[in-house]
Amino acid sequence: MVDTERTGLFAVLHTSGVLETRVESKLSDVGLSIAKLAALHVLAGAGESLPLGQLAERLACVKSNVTQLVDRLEADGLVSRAADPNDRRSRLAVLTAAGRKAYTKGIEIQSQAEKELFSALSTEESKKLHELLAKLGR
Amino acid sequence: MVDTERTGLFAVLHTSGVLETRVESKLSDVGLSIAKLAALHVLAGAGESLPLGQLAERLACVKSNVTQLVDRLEADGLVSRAADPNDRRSRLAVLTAAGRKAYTKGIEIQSQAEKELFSALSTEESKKLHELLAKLGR
DNA sequence: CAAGATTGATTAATCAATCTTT
DNA sequence: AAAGATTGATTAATCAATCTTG
Repeated sequence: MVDTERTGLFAVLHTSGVLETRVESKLSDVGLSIAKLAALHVLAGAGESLPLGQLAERLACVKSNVTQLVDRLEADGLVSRAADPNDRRSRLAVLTAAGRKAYTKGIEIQSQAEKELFSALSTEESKKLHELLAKLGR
Repeated sequence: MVDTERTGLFAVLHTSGVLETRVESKLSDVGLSIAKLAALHVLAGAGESLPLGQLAERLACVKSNVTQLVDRLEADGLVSRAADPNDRRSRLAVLTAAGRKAYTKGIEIQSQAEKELFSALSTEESKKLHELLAKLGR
């Protein structure tokens, strides 16, 4: 990272990359990633289980991505797949006990990291940033 | 993308993803990606050629990533590898004529897209955003 | 041995094609 | 045929290990 003068687009992309790398690095201490934590977060917030399609929708990504993400979470023992009683085409992603524990730890790490990162900005500035980003991304 | 209320960290990550997707989509019309355009940009700004290691440094990424990026650019005919006369361990990435042309087209698309995207913000707001991001990413 | 580049493995995302069930 | 999920291919990034040259 040599460049310090970046125009609009690359300023956003670059800062995002920096934050992502830092949070990712802390989460890796407990075997998590941002992608995995986000999936656990959605499941925890949906009462422990969801069909993969709905998980994809709430993660704002494509279904095939969720298939593979759940593969990895299942390999980690944090999520398991179960049959959907209502529709036999559908498979449920279910949070395991280990998954709940990992989620608690992960959320703690993430919010701590976020707090540290955003301590560079005042409350005012954070609000302003949020507002500008919302305007830009809509 | 259902969520509309995102806290600091995810606001940045999400907006970045949205911008990236939109620019990526336009660049794909001419067979380019942000990663490829960035590499062509560095090469064009360095007088057409650079050792792969230095390319990696200026792209702020790991060397093995550049090896594969240059593989793809070479397959596209936009860059070619050449021997470094000074050091036989080193390989130069050299911009081809097609690479120069693609770069010109790509930069045009990218700056047009950037202009459109950032038309959502006033000059003042863009400046403020840039300032806040710089503070956050240091 | 260290420096430069490559290879192989893994994570993450996409798209297109496929398979099963409705 | 359409919906839900999976598979296989590709892009992009990382890390660890390796090979070549200094």
